[in-house]
Amino acid sequence: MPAGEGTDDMIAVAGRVFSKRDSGKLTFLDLVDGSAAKIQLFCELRSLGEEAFARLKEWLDIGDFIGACGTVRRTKRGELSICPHKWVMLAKALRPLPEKWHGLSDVETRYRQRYLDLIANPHVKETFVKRSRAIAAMRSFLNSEGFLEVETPMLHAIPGGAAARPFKTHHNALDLDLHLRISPELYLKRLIVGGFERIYEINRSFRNEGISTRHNPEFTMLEVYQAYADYQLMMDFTERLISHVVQTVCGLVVVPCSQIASGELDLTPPWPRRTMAEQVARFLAERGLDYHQMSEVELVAHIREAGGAVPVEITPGTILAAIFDLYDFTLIGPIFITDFPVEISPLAKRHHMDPGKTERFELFVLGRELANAFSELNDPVDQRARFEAQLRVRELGDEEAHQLDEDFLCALEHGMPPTGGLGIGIDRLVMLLNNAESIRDVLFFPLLRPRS
RNA sequence: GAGACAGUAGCUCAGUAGGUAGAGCAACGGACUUUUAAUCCGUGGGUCCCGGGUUCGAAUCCCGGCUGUCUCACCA
Repeated sequence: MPAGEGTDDMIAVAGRVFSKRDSGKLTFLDLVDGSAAKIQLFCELRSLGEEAFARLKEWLDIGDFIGACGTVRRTKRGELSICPHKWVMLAKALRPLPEKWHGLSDVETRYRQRYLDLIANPHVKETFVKRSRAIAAMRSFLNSEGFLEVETPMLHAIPGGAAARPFKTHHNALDLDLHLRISPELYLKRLIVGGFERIYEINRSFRNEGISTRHNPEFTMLEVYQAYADYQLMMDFTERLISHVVQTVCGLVVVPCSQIASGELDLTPPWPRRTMAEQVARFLAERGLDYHQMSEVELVAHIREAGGAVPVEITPGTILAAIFDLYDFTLIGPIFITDFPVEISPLAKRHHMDPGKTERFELFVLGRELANAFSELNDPVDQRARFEAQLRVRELGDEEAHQLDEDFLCALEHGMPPTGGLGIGIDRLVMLLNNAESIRDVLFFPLLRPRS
């Protein structure tokens, strides 16, 4: 349609008024709808009539939702517009929108009043669209591989499946102390015992700990369990799952990343696999030290000098893990770190070649742990012993050590097939997809102290 | 829990020798039938985060508190 011309077809539109340019007997409005598409309304006295035009000038504010019905016209400047013959107020805005040019940048307001952030900052909406698409891609991938989505309790009498402090709550009718779950793991394994062979759950877990750019007290996790699989197979699976999600959401397996010099992060599989002992030896070699020549005393001294936490129980395994924890944040990855010590992996099966290690891996990307997986421990006798070892650590003062779950042991005693299990932090994965440096940027409503 | 930084109009921000609190957008009144950060003329708008202190006088200096961000600690 050439500039300055129009048609006689009547069209109806609705949306929020984002801008008003008043020019006497002619007013231009920008109307925006959920698709973020903008349509200009060319409101002239001639088409609207005296009364409707006067009401428009009298009542209309930026932020109002209106409906309009009129003909299509292209203005002299070439903007495709609706020339309304009627308009109606659909919802009045009593408070003004954030300023249109600079938008809303106050971080606290952006989090507390996310709706304003979404209105004022279009890229924020895009972040959450990507989040939704990532989870949809994940579900579609899992479903196509024969996995069944399940839901397990979030209220646990004994919080288990992870090393963390829980939130406490109480059920009145049963007069029962309960905890918000710290992980769905032990319930999902009960379902494996019950005969489901491929299951997953995507939902919230809760951990009563500090808040940071990587931690929110409630966070979303994917947990996947596959009977007759082991951690090697779960590593392959993790590569396929994550690269599928990244490819689907971003169109590429190379994502923009401001945290690394090249500006982009390549997630093309396969990803390197390295045992924790190999990685620790590398970390120490980079500092001119030889892991294999160092005594236990020297290693502990190194942890202390580097400002790390010395484990409450000193063993080769806990020392190894403590040194790894000193430097794991430097792993850009993606990289799989495998074969974790048995002492810090109470739910993982012992390594078939080395009983001091477990068949476990974690995936590191940008210094953050993105996934944690293992061949599940399905030996009820060993599992009991591991729980008892955790109780000892707990008595030594480790509040986060696992608790003994007799009901879960009972399930294992009925027989659980060999199983591979995998957990992926969805929020952290979504951070990766959005080049977000804080978990708060991928949560609609991150936890903040309430305004009094 | 510790440290650093920040908080001024609805929004984005200025504002030091310590001396009556400012701009743009938004709002309100007016002009304008081709604007799109419209333009032009005019008006109103403040618990300068809160509470103390120093001072003749505090947005500004000092102390305490609140909230947030970052870093660390805790934490996968």
